[in-house]
Amino acid sequence: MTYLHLRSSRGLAMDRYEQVTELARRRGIMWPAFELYGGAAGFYDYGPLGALLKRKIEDTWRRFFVIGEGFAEIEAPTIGVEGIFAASGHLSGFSDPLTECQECKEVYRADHLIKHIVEVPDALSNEEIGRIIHENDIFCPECGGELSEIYEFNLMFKTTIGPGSTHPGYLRPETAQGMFINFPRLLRYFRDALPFGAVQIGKSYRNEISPRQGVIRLREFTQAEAEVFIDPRDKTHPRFPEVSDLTLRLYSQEAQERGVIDEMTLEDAVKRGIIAHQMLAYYVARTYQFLMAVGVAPERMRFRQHKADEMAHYAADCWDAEVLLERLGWIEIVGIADRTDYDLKSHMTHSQAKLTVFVPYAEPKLRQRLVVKPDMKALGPRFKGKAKAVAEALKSLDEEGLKGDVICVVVEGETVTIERDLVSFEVVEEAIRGEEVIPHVIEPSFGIDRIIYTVLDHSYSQEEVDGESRAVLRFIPAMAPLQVAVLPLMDRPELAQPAEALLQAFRREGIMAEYDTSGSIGRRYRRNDEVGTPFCVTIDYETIEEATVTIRDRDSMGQVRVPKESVVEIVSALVKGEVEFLDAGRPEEST
RNA sequence: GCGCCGAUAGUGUAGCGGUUAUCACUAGGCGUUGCCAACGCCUAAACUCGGGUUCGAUUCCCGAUCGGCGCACCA
Repeated sequence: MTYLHLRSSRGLAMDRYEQVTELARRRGIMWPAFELYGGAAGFYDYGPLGALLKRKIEDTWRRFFVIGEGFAEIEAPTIGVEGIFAASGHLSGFSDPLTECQECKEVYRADHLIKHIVEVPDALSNEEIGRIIHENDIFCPECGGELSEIYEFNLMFKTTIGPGSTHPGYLRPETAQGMFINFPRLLRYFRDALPFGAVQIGKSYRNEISPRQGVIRLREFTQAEAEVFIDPRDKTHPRFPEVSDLTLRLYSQEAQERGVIDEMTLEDAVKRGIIAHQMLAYYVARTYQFLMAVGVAPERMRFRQHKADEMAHYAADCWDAEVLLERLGWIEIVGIADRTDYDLKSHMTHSQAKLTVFVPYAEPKLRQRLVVKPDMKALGPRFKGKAKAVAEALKSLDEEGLKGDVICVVVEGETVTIERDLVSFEVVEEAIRGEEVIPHVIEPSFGIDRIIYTVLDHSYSQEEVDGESRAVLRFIPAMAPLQVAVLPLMDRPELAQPAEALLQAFRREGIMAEYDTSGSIGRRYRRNDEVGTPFCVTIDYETIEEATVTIRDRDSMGQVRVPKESVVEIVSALVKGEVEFLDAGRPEEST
């Protein structure tokens, strides 16, 4: 361990980011992938403790959104066919037209270079952009050199499905589309009624131009996304009262102009129109509660509203959960957006499928309707091929047009006259029971890897104890990769044997326990502090004499003595937070 | 992608055109040890990769890879 000389290669003291990543690498939480073969930027492995931590965070997310909200978790393929991404906009919108200076090799977004000439460069083909650059004598802004042909850089990884190249596939850049394209199936599953939600936790892929900052910007990463399908006319949430008096740090568009983060209740935020509606505010609240539950520090967290120009054009409102990291500043870890009906509409036009819900009215609406019945027995033989068009023309007439002795309609440019008695009509009263609507979608979207880093960063502390430095990951006990370490005071058979038996007892209860006999007891406590194990159970000679063990608390370093036969139960309660540490047993003086 | 800087045991580092590659911590073993990184002995463990210059390269040069910073990018 290296806590005594935490210095970087330049001789400067390590900053928090370096300390955390160094610890994570050294103790098996996460490390750069493919090290044996030189590595590849933007890919990370989760090690033994990291994988445990990740699973716990994902399971907590499930507890909030799958169990707590009743959303359905699905699992869709990570490779998608072209059609999906044509509809989602990733095929065109996710790729950037680039051009390179022939002289100084600087690379530019070609569409950015002509922003001042064309209103909407997005709509242009690469050839058109190239032509505009030529015609307007645009050269490299840096050195004035000639610019290259325009080429596409698409952020999606491309592959082929099956042999040959006729069927391209793409690694999904977000999990969201899996929910959108399964909308009809999900709607059936939820018995044809709004609102409902579907979620996915899984890998997404983006071929980033330059991934940086460890796990913050990856080429392969884990998302947890919920798509909540709601009735567009009702954006209230029945459970909003549960969260309405929660006070949050909100950084609205207007607050950003002032540069001050506001603190207010969600009730106020919705009332004052700062958050667009209850639906959005409700998921902002649940997001906050989730982030707290996994160990993000509330004082280093805020919700920032997208500015008008950064919001996707279809989004009605969008709030990011951001966290403060010493080295990196405010980083987005969750986005909560009202995506309106954009995605479903787009998939509707691209796939021709009907992605609407029939929403019944509370009361059927009564409506007078004119029903026109042309006498097809007569009209058929008379107009032959044109008969159908004639009938259609008749049906589109209003009551006025159907009066008089003869009825005139214009069909295919000629006026046709029909005798009055060949057309009957009546006004009927009919009940409209509801209507087809395209649901709006509220999307809370979580970047799991960023959340994991944040939990590490916010949990990490380094402190002085008796002149020695102590590194601690203060995980919320239930989130810690290891819940308890079982430690014989010394490595002697009479202590090791009962300790091993206790280890098995913890394991039988499904508690992640570690066993360690090496070195002094103090060293083992510190080793467990470093990976955030919240409790250590120590077997000593009193265990043999009076069947008690001590439990040592990571955060206070205090100890309590408890009966051996109830220690599994007590630790389990401590981990769940059901018992305060000092109430768990008889406090011991530490010597 | 561009520019600048860097890369030596698990971690942090020292150093050099020819060394047995330094030191500390860590890890493993033995002994000791009655509760917060004790001690003694022992052990294991590194010059990122590919070219070039040279009698000889971990060291110098070029390139690649990875990392940091700045620019660009971040739907």
